[in-house]
Amino acid sequence: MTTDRAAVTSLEEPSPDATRDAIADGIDRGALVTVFGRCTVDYEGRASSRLGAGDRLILCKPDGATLVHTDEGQQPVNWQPPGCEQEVYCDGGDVVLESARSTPEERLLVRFRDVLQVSAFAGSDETELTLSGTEADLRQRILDEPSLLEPEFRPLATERDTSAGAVDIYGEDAAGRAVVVELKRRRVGPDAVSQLRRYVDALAGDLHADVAVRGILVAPSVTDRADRLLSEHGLEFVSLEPTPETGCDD
Amino acid sequence: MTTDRAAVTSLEEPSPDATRDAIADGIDRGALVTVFGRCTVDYEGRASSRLGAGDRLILCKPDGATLVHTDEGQQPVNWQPPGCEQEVYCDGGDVVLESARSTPEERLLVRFRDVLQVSAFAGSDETELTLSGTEADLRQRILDEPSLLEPEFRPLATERDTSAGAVDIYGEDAAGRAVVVELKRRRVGPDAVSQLRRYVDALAGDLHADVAVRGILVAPSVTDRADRLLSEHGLEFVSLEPTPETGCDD
DNA sequence: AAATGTATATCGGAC
DNA sequence: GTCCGATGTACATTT
Repeated sequence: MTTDRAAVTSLEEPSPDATRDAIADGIDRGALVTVFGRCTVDYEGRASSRLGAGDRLILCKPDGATLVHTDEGQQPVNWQPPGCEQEVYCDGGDVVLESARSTPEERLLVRFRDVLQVSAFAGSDETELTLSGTEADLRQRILDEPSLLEPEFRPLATERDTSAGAVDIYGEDAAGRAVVVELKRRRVGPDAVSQLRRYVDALAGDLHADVAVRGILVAPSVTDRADRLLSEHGLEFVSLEPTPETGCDD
Repeated sequence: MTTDRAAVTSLEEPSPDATRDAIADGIDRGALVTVFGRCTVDYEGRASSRLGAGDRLILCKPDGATLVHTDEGQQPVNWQPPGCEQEVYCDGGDVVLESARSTPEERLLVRFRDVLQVSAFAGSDETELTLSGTEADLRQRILDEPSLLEPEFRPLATERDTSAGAVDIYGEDAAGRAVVVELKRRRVGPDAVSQLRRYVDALAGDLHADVAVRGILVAPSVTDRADRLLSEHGLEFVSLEPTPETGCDD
Protein backbone atom coordinates (compact mmCIF):
# COMPACT_ATOMS: atom_id res chain seq x y z
CA MET A 1 0.00 0.00 0.00
CA THR A 2 2.49 2.58 -1.14
CA THR A 3 0.56 4.55 -3.74
CA ASP A 4 -0.96 7.85 -2.83
CA ARG A 5 -4.26 7.02 -4.39
CA ALA A 6 -5.95 3.77 -3.57
CA ALA A 7 -6.55 1.51 -6.55
CA VAL A 8 -8.24 -1.79 -7.24
CA THR A 9 -7.78 -4.30 -10.04
CA SER A 10 -10.27 -7.12 -10.11
CA LEU A 11 -11.18 -10.07 -12.33
CA GLU A 12 -14.30 -12.22 -12.21
CA GLU A 13 -14.23 -15.89 -13.17
CA PRO A 14 -10.73 -15.56 -14.60
CA SER A 15 -8.96 -18.43 -16.34
CA PRO A 16 -6.25 -20.29 -14.40
CA ASP A 17 -3.53 -18.44 -16.29
CA ALA A 18 -5.18 -15.08 -15.69
CA THR A 19 -5.64 -15.93 -12.01
CA ARG A 20 -2.00 -16.89 -11.60
CA ASP A 21 -0.86 -13.69 -13.32
CA ALA A 22 -3.23 -11.49 -11.32
CA ILE A 23 -2.04 -12.96 -8.00
CA ALA A 24 1.64 -12.76 -8.98
CA ASP A 25 1.27 -9.19 -10.26
CA GLY A 26 -0.56 -8.11 -7.14
CA ILE A 27 2.12 -9.57 -4.88
CA ASP A 28 4.88 -8.01 -6.99
CA ARG A 29 3.20 -4.62 -6.75
CA GLY A 30 2.94 -4.91 -2.97
CA ALA A 31 -0.85 -5.03 -3.06
CA LEU A 32 -3.23 -6.83 -0.76
CA VAL A 33 -4.56 -9.68 -2.89
CA THR A 34 -7.85 -11.51 -2.32
CA VAL A 35 -9.01 -14.66 -4.06
CA PHE A 36 -12.45 -16.20 -3.71
CA GLY A 37 -12.95 -19.67 -5.07
CA ARG A 38 -13.26 -23.38 -4.54
CA CYS A 39 -10.08 -24.82 -3.11
CA THR A 40 -8.40 -27.42 -0.96
CA VAL A 41 -5.84 -26.46 1.67
CA ASP A 42 -2.93 -28.41 3.08
CA TYR A 43 -0.58 -27.34 5.84
CA GLU A 44 2.57 -28.95 7.11
CA GLY A 45 4.78 -27.49 9.82
CA ARG A 46 4.27 -27.00 13.55
CA ALA A 47 1.37 -29.39 13.05
CA SER A 48 -0.25 -30.68 9.87
CA SER A 49 -3.75 -30.27 8.50
CA ARG A 50 -5.91 -31.07 5.52
CA LEU A 51 -9.03 -29.33 4.32
CA GLY A 52 -11.22 -30.69 1.53
CA ALA A 53 -12.82 -28.70 -1.26
CA GLY A 54 -14.94 -25.69 -0.38
CA ASP A 55 -15.52 -22.05 -1.30
CA ARG A 56 -13.23 -19.77 0.67
CA LEU A 57 -11.71 -16.31 0.69
CA ILE A 58 -7.91 -16.09 0.68
CA LEU A 59 -5.99 -12.95 1.66
CA CYS A 60 -2.36 -12.48 0.66
CA LYS A 61 -0.75 -9.54 2.37
CA PRO A 62 2.35 -7.74 1.10
CA ASP A 63 4.16 -8.60 4.35
CA GLY A 64 3.97 -12.28 3.41
CA ALA A 65 0.98 -13.25 5.53
CA THR A 66 -1.70 -15.50 4.04
CA LEU A 67 -5.16 -16.10 5.50
CA VAL A 68 -7.78 -18.64 4.45
CA HIS A 69 -11.22 -17.60 5.66
CA THR A 70 -14.42 -19.60 5.53
CA ASP A 71 -17.84 -18.07 6.08
CA GLU A 72 -17.61 -18.82 9.80
CA GLY A 73 -15.46 -17.82 12.70
CA GLN A 74 -13.26 -14.93 13.54
CA GLN A 75 -10.12 -16.95 12.96
CA PRO A 76 -8.88 -18.12 9.57
CA VAL A 77 -9.25 -21.87 9.04
CA ASN A 78 -5.65 -21.89 7.78
CA TRP A 79 -2.96 -19.28 7.59
CA GLN A 80 0.67 -18.44 7.24
CA PRO A 81 2.32 -15.70 9.29
CA PRO A 82 4.05 -12.56 7.96
CA GLY A 83 7.48 -13.12 6.47
CA CYS A 84 6.56 -16.06 4.26
CA GLU A 85 7.59 -16.46 0.64
CA GLN A 86 4.72 -16.84 -1.82
CA GLU A 87 4.72 -18.80 -5.03
CA VAL A 88 1.85 -19.19 -7.49
CA TYR A 89 1.61 -21.49 -10.48
CA CYS A 90 -0.77 -23.52 -12.60
CA ASP A 91 -0.94 -27.28 -12.26
CA GLY A 92 -3.30 -29.07 -14.59
CA GLY A 93 -6.40 -26.91 -14.56
CA ASP A 94 -5.72 -25.72 -10.99
CA VAL A 95 -4.07 -22.63 -9.65
CA VAL A 96 -1.79 -23.38 -6.71
CA LEU A 97 -0.67 -20.85 -4.12
CA GLU A 98 2.26 -21.91 -1.96
CA SER A 99 3.42 -20.01 1.09
CA ALA A 100 6.45 -21.16 3.05
CA ARG A 101 9.00 -20.11 5.64
CA SER A 102 11.78 -21.61 7.70
CA THR A 103 12.27 -21.30 11.51
CA PRO A 104 10.03 -23.01 11.90
CA GLU A 105 9.82 -24.90 8.64
CA GLU A 106 6.23 -24.70 7.51
CA ARG A 107 4.32 -24.67 4.29
CA LEU A 108 0.78 -23.84 3.20
CA LEU A 109 -0.63 -25.06 -0.07
CA VAL A 110 -3.90 -23.74 -1.46
CA ARG A 111 -5.13 -25.45 -4.60
CA PHE A 112 -7.93 -23.67 -6.46
CA ARG A 113 -10.31 -25.65 -8.61
CA ASP A 114 -12.37 -22.61 -9.53
CA VAL A 115 -11.74 -18.96 -8.94
CA LEU A 116 -14.70 -16.60 -8.95
CA GLN A 117 -12.88 -13.39 -8.19
CA VAL A 118 -9.33 -12.21 -7.73
CA SER A 119 -8.66 -8.64 -6.62
CA ALA A 120 -5.59 -6.59 -5.79
CA PHE A 121 -5.91 -3.60 -3.49
CA ALA A 122 -3.29 -0.88 -3.28
CA GLY A 123 -3.74 1.91 -0.78
CA SER A 124 -2.10 3.72 2.08
CA ASP A 125 -2.53 3.34 5.80
CA GLU A 126 -0.26 5.51 7.92
CA THR A 127 -2.45 5.55 10.99
CA GLU A 128 -1.64 3.70 14.18
CA LEU A 129 -4.24 2.23 16.50
CA THR A 130 -4.62 3.83 19.89
CA LEU A 131 -5.92 1.42 22.48
CA SER A 132 -6.95 1.99 26.08
CA GLY A 133 -8.16 -0.25 28.84
CA THR A 134 -5.00 -2.35 28.76
CA GLU A 135 -2.83 -3.70 31.53
CA ALA A 136 -0.49 -0.75 30.97
CA ASP A 137 -3.39 1.57 31.83
CA LEU A 138 -4.05 -0.37 35.01
CA ARG A 139 -0.40 -0.06 35.99
CA GLN A 140 -0.41 3.67 35.35
CA ARG A 141 -3.56 4.05 37.42
CA ILE A 142 -1.83 2.50 40.41
CA LEU A 143 1.41 4.42 39.91
CA ASP A 144 -0.58 7.65 39.74
CA GLU A 145 -2.60 6.80 42.83
CA PRO A 146 -0.92 4.05 44.88
CA SER A 147 -3.58 4.29 47.59
CA LEU A 148 -5.93 2.55 45.16
CA LEU A 149 -4.01 -0.57 46.08
CA GLU A 150 -3.96 0.17 49.80
CA PRO A 151 -3.16 3.13 52.07
CA GLU A 152 0.54 3.98 52.19
CA PHE A 153 1.57 1.59 49.44
CA ARG A 154 4.78 2.85 47.83
CA PRO A 155 5.69 1.62 44.33
CA LEU A 156 9.46 1.21 43.96
CA ALA A 157 9.83 -0.33 40.52
CA THR A 158 7.98 -1.73 37.54
CA GLU A 159 9.17 -4.81 35.71
CA ARG A 160 11.49 -5.57 38.61
CA ASP A 161 13.53 -8.61 37.76
CA THR A 162 13.48 -11.75 39.89
CA SER A 163 14.85 -15.23 39.28
CA ALA A 164 11.35 -16.18 38.13
CA GLY A 165 10.90 -13.24 35.77
CA ALA A 166 9.87 -9.60 35.92
CA VAL A 167 7.30 -8.45 38.45
CA ASP A 168 4.64 -6.00 37.24
CA ILE A 169 4.95 -3.66 40.22
CA TYR A 170 7.31 -4.01 43.14
CA GLY A 171 6.87 -1.85 46.23
CA GLU A 172 6.59 -1.56 49.99
CA ASP A 173 3.63 -1.43 52.32
CA ALA A 174 3.12 0.83 55.36
CA ALA A 175 5.18 -1.57 57.50
CA GLY A 176 8.05 -1.66 55.02
CA ARG A 177 7.33 -5.16 53.83
CA ALA A 178 8.12 -6.09 50.23
CA VAL A 179 5.03 -6.26 48.00
CA VAL A 180 4.74 -8.00 44.65
CA VAL A 181 1.81 -6.83 42.52
CA GLU A 182 0.53 -8.82 39.56
CA LEU A 183 -1.81 -6.96 37.22
CA LYS A 184 -4.52 -8.38 34.98
CA ARG A 185 -6.86 -6.28 32.86
CA ARG A 186 -9.75 -8.69 33.25
CA ARG A 187 -11.23 -11.38 35.48
CA VAL A 188 -8.64 -14.03 36.25
CA GLY A 189 -8.47 -17.74 36.89
CA PRO A 190 -5.92 -20.05 38.53
CA ASP A 191 -3.12 -19.19 36.08
CA ALA A 192 -2.71 -15.67 37.36
CA VAL A 193 -2.54 -16.86 40.97
CA SER A 194 0.18 -19.36 40.13
CA GLN A 195 2.08 -16.66 38.31
CA LEU A 196 1.92 -14.35 41.32
CA ARG A 197 2.98 -17.21 43.55
CA ARG A 198 6.06 -17.87 41.41
CA TYR A 199 7.12 -14.25 41.73
CA VAL A 200 6.53 -14.10 45.48
CA ASP A 201 8.47 -17.32 46.05
CA ALA A 202 11.30 -16.16 43.83
CA LEU A 203 11.56 -12.74 45.42
CA ALA A 204 11.52 -14.23 48.92
CA GLY A 205 14.39 -16.48 47.87
CA ASP A 206 16.22 -13.67 46.09
CA LEU A 207 16.05 -11.36 49.10
CA HIS A 208 16.57 -13.57 52.14
CA ALA A 209 15.19 -16.82 53.35
CA ASP A 210 13.22 -15.25 56.18
CA VAL A 211 11.90 -12.07 54.62
CA ALA A 212 8.13 -11.89 54.37
CA VAL A 213 6.93 -10.97 50.89
CA ARG A 214 3.32 -10.04 50.25
CA GLY A 215 1.70 -10.87 46.93
CA ILE A 216 -1.26 -8.88 45.67
CA LEU A 217 -3.26 -9.76 42.59
CA VAL A 218 -4.98 -6.76 41.00
CA ALA A 219 -7.81 -7.46 38.57
CA PRO A 220 -11.48 -6.64 38.12
CA SER A 221 -12.44 -9.96 39.72
CA VAL A 222 -11.37 -13.57 40.28
CA THR A 223 -13.04 -16.93 39.75
CA ASP A 224 -13.95 -19.14 42.71
CA ARG A 225 -11.08 -21.53 42.17
CA ALA A 226 -8.61 -18.68 41.86
CA ASP A 227 -9.97 -17.18 45.06
CA ARG A 228 -9.42 -20.47 46.86
CA LEU A 229 -5.87 -20.68 45.52
CA LEU A 230 -5.18 -17.16 46.74
CA SER A 231 -6.29 -18.13 50.25
CA GLU A 232 -4.30 -21.37 50.25
CA HIS A 233 -1.12 -19.51 49.42
CA GLY A 234 -1.65 -16.48 51.59
CA LEU A 235 -1.97 -14.14 48.64
CA GLU A 236 -4.21 -11.11 48.45
CA PHE A 237 -6.61 -9.63 45.94
CA VAL A 238 -7.59 -6.06 45.13
CA SER A 239 -10.42 -5.38 42.72
CA LEU A 240 -9.51 -2.71 40.22
CA GLU A 241 -10.26 -2.09 36.54
CA PRO A 242 -7.89 -0.69 33.91
CA THR A 243 -10.01 2.45 33.57
CA PRO A 244 -12.15 4.12 36.22
CA GLU A 245 -15.80 3.12 36.14
CA THR A 246 -18.02 5.71 34.54
CA GLY A 247 -19.98 7.41 37.28
CA CYS A 248 -23.71 6.87 37.74
CA ASP A 249 -24.39 10.58 37.72
CA ASP A 250 -24.20 11.24 33.98
CA MET B 1 -22.95 -19.83 1.87
CA THR B 2 -26.05 -21.86 1.27
CA THR B 3 -26.32 -21.83 -2.51
CA ASP B 4 -25.23 -24.84 -4.49
CA ARG B 5 -23.28 -22.79 -6.97
CA ALA B 6 -20.84 -20.21 -5.76
CA ALA B 7 -21.67 -16.69 -6.85
CA VAL B 8 -20.14 -13.26 -6.60
CA THR B 9 -21.66 -9.81 -6.86
CA SER B 10 -19.23 -6.94 -6.91
CA LEU B 11 -19.25 -3.18 -7.37
CA GLU B 12 -16.31 -0.88 -8.00
CA GLU B 13 -16.26 2.70 -6.72
CA PRO B 14 -19.94 2.52 -5.78
CA SER B 15 -21.87 5.50 -4.45
CA PRO B 16 -22.58 5.61 -0.71
CA ASP B 17 -26.16 4.51 -1.28
CA ALA B 18 -25.10 1.67 -3.56
CA THR B 19 -22.47 0.61 -1.02
CA ARG B 20 -24.97 0.57 1.81
CA ASP B 21 -27.43 -1.46 -0.26
CA ALA B 22 -24.78 -3.93 -1.44
CA ILE B 23 -23.58 -4.56 2.12
CA ALA B 24 -27.11 -4.88 3.49
CA ASP B 25 -28.17 -7.20 0.66
CA GLY B 26 -25.11 -9.37 1.07
CA ILE B 27 -25.70 -9.74 4.80
CA ASP B 28 -29.39 -10.48 4.24
CA ARG B 29 -28.50 -13.17 1.72
CA GLY B 30 -26.08 -14.79 4.13
CA ALA B 31 -23.06 -13.95 1.99
CA LEU B 32 -19.53 -13.18 3.00
CA VAL B 33 -19.18 -9.45 2.31
CA THR B 34 -15.90 -7.62 1.72
CA VAL B 35 -15.42 -3.87 1.52
CA PHE B 36 -12.20 -2.15 0.55
CA GLY B 37 -11.98 1.56 1.14
CA ARG B 38 -10.77 4.49 3.17
CA CYS B 39 -12.23 4.40 6.66
CA THR B 40 -11.88 5.22 10.31
CA VAL B 41 -12.58 2.62 12.99
CA ASP B 42 -13.76 3.01 16.57
CA TYR B 43 -14.22 0.28 19.11
CA GLU B 44 -15.72 0.42 22.57
CA GLY B 45 -16.22 -2.56 24.83
CA ARG B 46 -13.76 -4.80 26.68
CA ALA B 47 -11.29 -2.05 25.87
CA SER B 48 -11.60 0.97 23.59
CA SER B 49 -9.67 2.00 20.51
CA ARG B 50 -9.50 4.58 17.77
CA LEU B 51 -8.00 4.28 14.32
CA GLY B 52 -7.62 7.23 11.95
CA ALA B 53 -8.29 7.25 8.23
CA GLY B 54 -6.61 4.63 6.05
CA ASP B 55 -7.32 2.11 3.30
CA ARG B 56 -8.43 -1.22 4.72
CA LEU B 57 -10.25 -4.41 3.85
CA ILE B 58 -13.31 -5.26 5.93
CA LEU B 59 -14.85 -8.74 6.06
CA CYS B 60 -18.41 -9.27 7.27
CA LYS B 61 -19.24 -12.91 7.82
CA PRO B 62 -22.76 -14.34 7.87
CA ASP B 63 -22.19 -15.58 11.44
CA GLY B 64 -21.91 -11.97 12.58
CA ALA B 65 -18.13 -11.67 12.71
CA THR B 66 -16.45 -8.55 11.37
CA LEU B 67 -12.75 -8.17 10.62
CA VAL B 68 -10.81 -5.04 9.72
CA HIS B 69 -7.56 -5.92 7.98
CA THR B 70 -4.71 -3.60 7.07
CA ASP B 71 -1.93 -4.58 4.67
CA GLU B 72 0.14 -5.87 7.58
CA GLY B 73 -0.11 -8.58 10.19
CA GLN B 74 -1.91 -11.82 10.50
CA GLN B 75 -4.37 -10.39 12.97
CA PRO B 76 -7.09 -7.87 12.10
CA VAL B 77 -6.40 -4.40 13.45
CA ASN B 78 -10.00 -4.31 14.72
CA TRP B 79 -12.71 -6.91 14.87
CA GLN B 80 -15.96 -8.10 16.31
CA PRO B 81 -16.59 -11.76 17.15
CA PRO B 82 -19.30 -14.03 15.69
CA GLY B 83 -22.80 -13.41 16.99
CA CYS B 84 -22.82 -9.65 16.52
CA GLU B 85 -25.64 -7.67 14.97
CA GLN B 86 -24.71 -5.61 11.93
CA GLU B 87 -26.21 -2.32 10.86
CA VAL B 88 -25.27 -0.25 7.85
CA TYR B 89 -26.39 3.25 6.94
CA CYS B 90 -25.35 6.46 5.24
CA ASP B 91 -24.35 9.50 7.27
CA GLY B 92 -23.49 12.60 5.31
CA GLY B 93 -21.37 11.32 2.46
CA ASP B 94 -20.08 8.39 4.54
CA VAL B 95 -21.19 4.81 4.79
CA VAL B 96 -21.18 3.55 8.37
CA LEU B 97 -21.04 -0.09 9.38
CA GLU B 98 -21.94 -0.83 12.99
CA SER B 99 -21.43 -4.18 14.66
CA ALA B 100 -22.54 -4.72 18.24
CA ARG B 101 -23.29 -7.37 20.83
CA SER B 102 -24.09 -7.63 24.53
CA THR B 103 -22.37 -9.91 27.11
CA PRO B 104 -20.05 -8.28 26.93
CA GLU B 105 -21.40 -5.00 25.67
CA GLU B 106 -19.19 -3.95 22.79
CA ARG B 107 -19.50 -2.02 19.59
CA LEU B 108 -17.44 -1.55 16.45
CA LEU B 109 -17.99 1.40 14.15
CA VAL B 110 -16.41 1.57 10.70
CA ARG B 111 -16.94 4.83 8.85
CA PHE B 112 -16.08 4.76 5.16
CA ARG B 113 -15.05 7.95 3.40
CA ASP B 114 -14.47 6.19 0.10
CA VAL B 115 -15.28 2.71 -1.02
CA LEU B 116 -13.34 1.24 -3.92
CA GLN B 117 -14.93 -2.16 -4.02
CA VAL B 118 -17.72 -4.02 -2.28
CA SER B 119 -18.24 -7.72 -2.98
CA ALA B 120 -20.58 -10.41 -1.72
CA PHE B 121 -19.51 -14.05 -1.92
CA ALA B 122 -21.99 -16.91 -1.69
CA GLY B 123 -20.70 -20.45 -1.75
CA SER B 124 -20.68 -23.72 0.10
CA ASP B 125 -18.14 -25.21 2.45
CA GLU B 126 -19.10 -28.52 4.01
CA THR B 127 -15.60 -29.70 4.71
CA GLU B 128 -14.08 -29.89 8.17
CA LEU B 129 -10.44 -29.36 8.91
CA THR B 130 -8.48 -32.38 10.06
CA LEU B 131 -5.54 -31.45 12.23
CA SER B 132 -2.77 -33.62 13.62
CA GLY B 133 0.12 -32.95 15.91
CA THR B 134 -2.16 -31.75 18.73
CA GLU B 135 -2.14 -32.47 22.43
CA ALA B 136 -4.85 -35.07 21.82
CA ASP B 137 -2.42 -36.92 19.54
CA LEU B 138 0.25 -36.83 22.23
CA ARG B 139 -2.21 -38.26 24.75
CA GLN B 140 -3.20 -41.05 22.40
CA ARG B 141 0.44 -41.87 21.76
CA ILE B 142 0.99 -42.43 25.48
CA LEU B 143 -2.23 -44.36 25.99
CA ASP B 144 -1.28 -46.63 23.08
CA GLU B 145 2.24 -47.16 24.41
CA PRO B 146 2.51 -46.19 28.10
CA SER B 147 6.13 -47.31 28.23
CA LEU B 148 6.98 -44.19 26.22
CA LEU B 149 6.48 -42.38 29.52
CA GLU B 150 8.43 -44.91 31.56
CA PRO B 151 8.54 -48.70 31.96
CA GLU B 152 5.46 -50.13 33.68
CA PHE B 153 3.51 -46.90 33.71
CA ARG B 154 -0.20 -47.69 33.83
CA PRO B 155 -2.70 -45.04 32.72
CA LEU B 156 -5.88 -45.18 34.81
CA ALA B 157 -7.85 -42.19 33.59
CA THR B 158 -7.81 -39.16 31.33
CA GLU B 159 -9.27 -35.85 32.40
CA ARG B 160 -9.37 -37.11 35.98
CA ASP B 161 -10.98 -34.47 38.13
CA THR B 162 -9.21 -32.91 41.10
CA SER B 163 -10.06 -29.92 43.26
CA ALA B 164 -7.73 -27.90 41.01
CA GLY B 165 -9.20 -29.09 37.73
CA ALA B 166 -8.90 -32.04 35.40
CA VAL B 167 -5.58 -33.86 35.00
CA ASP B 168 -4.56 -34.84 31.45
CA ILE B 169 -3.50 -38.38 32.35
CA TYR B 170 -3.71 -40.00 35.75
CA GLY B 171 -1.98 -43.32 36.42
CA GLU B 172 0.31 -45.43 38.53
CA ASP B 173 3.99 -46.22 38.31
CA ALA B 174 5.72 -49.56 38.84
CA ALA B 175 5.69 -49.00 42.61
CA GLY B 176 1.98 -48.20 42.65
CA ARG B 177 2.50 -44.49 43.28
CA ALA B 178 0.00 -42.02 41.88
CA VAL B 179 1.26 -40.18 38.79
CA VAL B 180 -0.09 -36.94 37.36
CA VAL B 181 0.85 -36.32 33.72
CA GLU B 182 0.56 -32.91 32.10
CA LEU B 183 0.83 -32.86 28.31
CA LYS B 184 2.01 -30.07 26.05
CA ARG B 185 2.32 -30.30 22.30
CA ARG B 186 5.30 -27.94 22.16
CA ARG B 187 8.21 -26.59 24.15
CA VAL B 188 7.00 -25.22 27.45
CA GLY B 189 7.86 -22.45 29.85
CA PRO B 190 7.12 -21.80 33.53
CA ASP B 191 3.33 -21.75 33.06
CA ALA B 192 3.12 -25.45 32.34
CA VAL B 193 5.20 -26.31 35.40
CA SER B 194 2.92 -24.25 37.63
CA GLN B 195 -0.07 -25.95 36.12
CA LEU B 196 1.37 -29.40 36.84
CA ARG B 197 2.25 -28.32 40.33
CA ARG B 198 -1.34 -27.21 41.01
CA TYR B 199 -2.62 -30.61 39.99
CA VAL B 200 -0.04 -32.54 42.01
CA ASP B 201 -0.74 -30.47 45.12
CA ALA B 202 -4.48 -30.83 44.68
CA LEU B 203 -4.37 -34.55 44.11
CA ALA B 204 -2.10 -35.07 47.12
CA GLY B 205 -4.62 -33.15 49.20
CA ASP B 206 -7.58 -34.96 47.65
CA LEU B 207 -6.13 -38.41 48.32
CA HIS B 208 -4.45 -38.18 51.72
CA ALA B 209 -2.07 -35.83 53.39
CA ASP B 210 0.81 -38.27 53.33
CA VAL B 211 0.45 -39.91 49.92
CA ALA B 212 3.33 -39.27 47.55
CA VAL B 213 2.17 -38.03 44.14
CA ARG B 214 4.56 -37.85 41.21
CA GLY B 215 4.13 -35.16 38.58
CA ILE B 216 5.47 -35.66 35.07
CA LEU B 217 5.50 -32.99 32.40
CA VAL B 218 5.49 -34.39 28.88
CA ALA B 219 6.52 -32.07 26.07
CA PRO B 220 9.09 -31.89 23.29
CA SER B 221 11.34 -29.74 25.50
CA VAL B 222 11.40 -27.17 28.32
CA THR B 223 13.02 -23.77 28.76
CA ASP B 224 15.81 -23.26 31.31
CA ARG B 225 13.59 -21.49 33.79
CA ALA B 226 10.92 -24.16 33.50
CA ASP B 227 13.56 -26.82 34.04
CA ARG B 228 14.71 -25.08 37.20
CA LEU B 229 11.13 -24.84 38.43
CA LEU B 230 10.64 -28.54 37.83
CA SER B 231 13.68 -29.34 39.97
CA GLU B 232 12.66 -26.97 42.74
CA HIS B 233 9.31 -28.66 43.05
CA GLY B 234 10.41 -32.24 42.62
CA LEU B 235 8.61 -32.64 39.32
CA GLU B 236 9.81 -34.69 36.37
CA PHE B 237 10.07 -34.24 32.64
CA VAL B 238 9.79 -36.64 29.74
CA SER B 239 10.60 -35.47 26.23
CA LEU B 240 8.00 -36.60 23.73
CA GLU B 241 6.45 -35.10 20.61
CA PRO B 242 2.80 -35.34 19.53
CA THR B 243 3.77 -37.40 16.49
CA PRO B 244 6.69 -39.81 16.11
CA GLU B 245 9.79 -38.29 14.51
CA THR B 246 10.22 -39.29 10.89
CA GLY B 247 12.99 -41.84 10.67
CA CYS B 248 16.37 -41.05 9.10
CA ASP B 249 16.15 -44.08 6.82
CA ASP B 250 13.75 -42.72 4.21
C1' DA C 1 16.83 -16.73 17.37
C1' DA C 2 14.96 -17.92 21.93
C1' DA C 3 12.25 -16.70 26.08
C1' DT C 4 8.68 -14.54 28.47
C1' DG C 5 4.11 -12.65 29.19
C1' DT C 6 -0.07 -10.03 27.28
C1' DA C 7 -4.30 -10.17 24.44
C1' DT C 8 -10.68 -6.48 22.92
C1' DA C 9 -6.70 -13.01 22.53
C1' DT C 10 -10.32 -16.95 20.10
C1' DC C 11 -12.26 -21.40 20.53
C1' DG C 12 -14.33 -25.55 22.30
C1' DG C 13 -16.00 -28.39 25.99
C1' DA C 14 -17.97 -29.11 30.54
C1' DC C 15 -21.20 -27.73 33.88
C1' DG D 1 -24.52 -18.24 30.63
C1' DT D 2 -19.34 -19.03 33.36
C1' DC D 3 -15.14 -21.49 33.85
C1' DC D 4 -11.10 -23.62 32.22
C1' DG D 5 -7.42 -24.88 29.31
C1' DA D 6 -5.53 -25.55 24.34
C1' DT D 7 -3.97 -23.01 20.32
C1' DG D 8 -0.04 -24.36 14.06
C1' DT D 9 -2.31 -19.20 19.28
C1' DA D 10 -0.14 -13.93 17.41
C1' DC D 11 2.45 -10.21 19.08
C1' DA D 12 5.76 -7.09 21.37
C1' DT D 13 9.76 -6.86 24.11
C1' DT D 14 13.97 -8.20 25.85
C1' DT D 15 18.10 -10.86 25.84
